[in-house]
Amino acid sequence: MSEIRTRIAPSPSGFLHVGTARTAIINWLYARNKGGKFILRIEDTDADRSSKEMVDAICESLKWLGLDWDEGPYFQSERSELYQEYIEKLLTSGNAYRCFCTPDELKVKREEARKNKTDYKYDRTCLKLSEEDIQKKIDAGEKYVIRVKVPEGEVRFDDMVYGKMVRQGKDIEDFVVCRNNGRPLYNFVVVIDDYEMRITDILRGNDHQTNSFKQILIYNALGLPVPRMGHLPLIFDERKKKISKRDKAANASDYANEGFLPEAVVNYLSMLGWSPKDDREIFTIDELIDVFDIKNANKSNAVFDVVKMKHFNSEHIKKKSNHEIATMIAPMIIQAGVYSKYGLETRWKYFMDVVELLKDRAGVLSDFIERGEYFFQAPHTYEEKGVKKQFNAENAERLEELANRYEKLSRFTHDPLYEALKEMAAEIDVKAGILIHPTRLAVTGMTTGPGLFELLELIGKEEVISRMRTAVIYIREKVINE
RNA sequence: GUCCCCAUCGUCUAGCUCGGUCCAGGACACCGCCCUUUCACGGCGGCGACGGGGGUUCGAAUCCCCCUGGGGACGCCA
Repeated sequence: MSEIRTRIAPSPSGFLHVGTARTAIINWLYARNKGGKFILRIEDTDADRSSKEMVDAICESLKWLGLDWDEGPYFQSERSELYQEYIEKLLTSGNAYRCFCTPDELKVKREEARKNKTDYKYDRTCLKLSEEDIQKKIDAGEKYVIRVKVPEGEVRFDDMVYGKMVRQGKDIEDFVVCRNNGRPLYNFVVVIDDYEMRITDILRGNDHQTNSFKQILIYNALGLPVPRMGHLPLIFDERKKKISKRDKAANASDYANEGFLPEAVVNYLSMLGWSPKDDREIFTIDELIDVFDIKNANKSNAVFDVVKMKHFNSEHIKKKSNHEIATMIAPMIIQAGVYSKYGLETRWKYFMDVVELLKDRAGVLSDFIERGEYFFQAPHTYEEKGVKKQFNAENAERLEELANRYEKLSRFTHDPLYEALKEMAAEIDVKAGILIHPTRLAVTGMTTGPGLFELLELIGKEEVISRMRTAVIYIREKVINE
């Protein structure tokens, strides 16, 4: 059996769309699972809507996801001569013909059909033209497009996902393969490229199903072998429509900034419209490659759920070592101005301990910063609901006293910290929690977080005591002002 | 209007190929309880689905038909 070759063929008219990303993932997994090749091809036949920036952005996103390609990127815009040859073949073999109808004329016909609630298909006006008519129009400089003459009879193929697919030729209109400016169109170019690039397996969204029939028509007309084709269910938004560019989740490139791990995104997206057919769902990339089988693709469309993707992300965060996470979040911390690069480098061990403490409760990487800023700086503010509850005159006294006791501790570690607090609580006859809550708020500015004594130990004696005393002053000022 | 596709918890899905083991399993979310200094994690439990109707059969989520619902495609876009 010859080598498996798959491809992803994004159009650079926008960022990497989540649907395209999923298609890329499936093609990549398929190729990697079978030891085949994965090829990147940029479909930029529509020059007006394509840009270099988008090409770069798409490549970056693909790389970020870890979807490395073996060949490419190939650019369709650079291959025009090639297409021209095949167009010529189509014409001379009588499988295509020139159409001189103008866009305006067609628009009128289309609108009329819609008004009458009737089916619209090109009426083959120009198929009826004689050789002389055609030559005359060409000589007169009339512009024309080239249409495939769709034969009657069935077009069929065996879809890798949906099984037997059939469509009647009479239901397919004579579609255009070449613009009146000579530039070939998508459905045609795809066929030529897939053939020239020896693509063996085409996996794409089922919004391409009808295109597949047209493309098979072209393969047949040119006498080219038809590759295997498979259509994947679409990814929907919460309104159950094909996810559009406007959706928040639409740009795969945003996931990185939002603190998602690429393997979590790949894992989650791979589970949309595909499943290993058992109860497992969290996979490493290698496991995914190993277990992937296109036979397990689903047929029905799937709704994208960012909440579940977060769950996948937190699971993958747990799989990472502290060092790996630290490396990933360091730039974010520096950029947010929470801590300096120098500080992070010189206190790397401390940084990793912080990661360890926060790891279990992080959904996205930015959680480490949002929920752990106080490990690097004293709190600038105190959570309001905690202030209301904890910051009163009585607790100021208690905090002051506890700070004094903590100052006398020779070992500022978990157990002595706990013991000292418990002891004081017993003396003033309150439960430990009564002291714990205001202390947490004073030191972290927050009402929730990791175990108090672990974080006190980590932040360290001097800083903890200073923060507690700062809070005491804050409370007293606040109380006076009330 | 035409053509194509799909149909299990709110969502992602297992089960459907080879009908009984399914008064339908898992996951996310949600709700309790436990653990506990908080939140979270973890553990335990709960809520929650075979769209409807006909067949076939001793027996259907599983097979067939119809209906309904949903989606996609009908561009000189990709």
